Amino acid sequence: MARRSLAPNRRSDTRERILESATILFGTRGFDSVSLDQIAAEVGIAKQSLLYWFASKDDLIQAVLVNMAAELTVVVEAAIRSAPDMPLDRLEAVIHAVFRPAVRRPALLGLLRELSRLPTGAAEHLTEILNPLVTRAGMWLRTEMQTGRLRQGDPSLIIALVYATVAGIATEPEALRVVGWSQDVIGLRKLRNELTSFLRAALAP
Amino acid sequence: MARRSLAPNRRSDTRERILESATILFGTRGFDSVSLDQIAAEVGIAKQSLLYWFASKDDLIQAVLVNMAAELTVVVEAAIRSAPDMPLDRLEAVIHAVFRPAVRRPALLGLLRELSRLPTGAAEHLTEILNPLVTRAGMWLRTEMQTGRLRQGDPSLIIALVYATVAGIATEPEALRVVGWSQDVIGLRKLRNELTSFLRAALAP
DNA sequence: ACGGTTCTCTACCAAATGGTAGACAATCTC
DNA sequence: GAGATTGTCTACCATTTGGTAGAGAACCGT
Repeated sequence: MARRSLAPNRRSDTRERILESATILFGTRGFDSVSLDQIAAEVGIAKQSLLYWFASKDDLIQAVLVNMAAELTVVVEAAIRSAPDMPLDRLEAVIHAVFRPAVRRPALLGLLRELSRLPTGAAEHLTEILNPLVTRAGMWLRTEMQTGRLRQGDPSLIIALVYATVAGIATEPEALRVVGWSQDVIGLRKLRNELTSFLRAALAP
Repeated sequence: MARRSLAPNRRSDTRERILESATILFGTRGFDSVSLDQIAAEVGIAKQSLLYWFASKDDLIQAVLVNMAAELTVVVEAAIRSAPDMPLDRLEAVIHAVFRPAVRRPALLGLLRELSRLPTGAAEHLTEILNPLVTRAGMWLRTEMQTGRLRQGDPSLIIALVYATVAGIATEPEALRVVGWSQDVIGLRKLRNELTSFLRAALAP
């Protein structure tokens, strides 16, 4: 039985490997549809090794979610900081930054979608993490609307709409397949361009 | 043991009741997260009675999906037929028609989202059912773009984007909760209005 | 050298899950 | 009224699932 090569000990990256595999599997298939055995098999360890790092499945789910939220926050904030001042250009910069990882790795946004499946209250922690980002975005939208650089509207609902559009398009390859989209480099660029002009048009004053 | 009241026999509506409960549960929680026992309990029958009407869980899933596709097609086509000729007004009419049932009963669109979770090929049947609707919409968009009554763009991707926006907003109450949306009548109308102006702006020439 | 810590494993377990076998009652057909 | 049909049920079953108990190997500090 092929031993896990050598040196089981000290400074193992097992935890990270588990988190990565769990993110992909949970994000694409859903929490309940993925068993600990499957994750362990994907990582190449025994389930009990997994349970050594995460005391329970719920623990693992929480860790994956926190991880995802942090990662997403970092990407978005970096994109915002280095983006031009005009709101529509800034939006485009964020989409550029988020889009490739999002489409190539639908798990990230897929996890966000999975939140609605969690038992009530289990996502509390997450919303706390993401709230600063959301409220900042809301304030930003409001001022840009006042200065007339964005179409008028309810900032909160606009955020929800933009999120729904981006997340939906990134996490539902099936829907794109139905309309005959091809998941290659050209298709990806075309999709991104279409998405940005769609959102630009939707938000332009 | 409280008998199921009386008359177990002849012209039972059990099948319909199962389909209804299964639609709601599958659509909101996902196929794998809902057991046959849960559905049976919801309907108020034994699991084996359920398996009398649907030979297996896969059978039930297929039936639920076909049902949903048919229902959705009917609603959309009726809305289109009775809608005004201007494309943006027509879009608004369709949204009006779909929106209330969609938000009050996220299961319908949730099922559509679930398609991407099904094993490859299991959704083939479904895409066949929905394809006529999609291709008709594509042709319509194309001509309206040519006559200049809609913004130029790739019709297929526009369809995907509109779908992603509507489905996303209807199936993710959690995301709306994060931005502080209230799920009452007023909130519902506000959301619908915001959605229509969002899409109007996104598609206007 | 050696006791404690870290990490991974094998061996189980109780509960839940999808599904089978078949009894039994109400109804329909003749 | 007799027999077939229809619909619901109880009793099981094999598998999968999340999780526990505890052994044992590699490494650490002393």
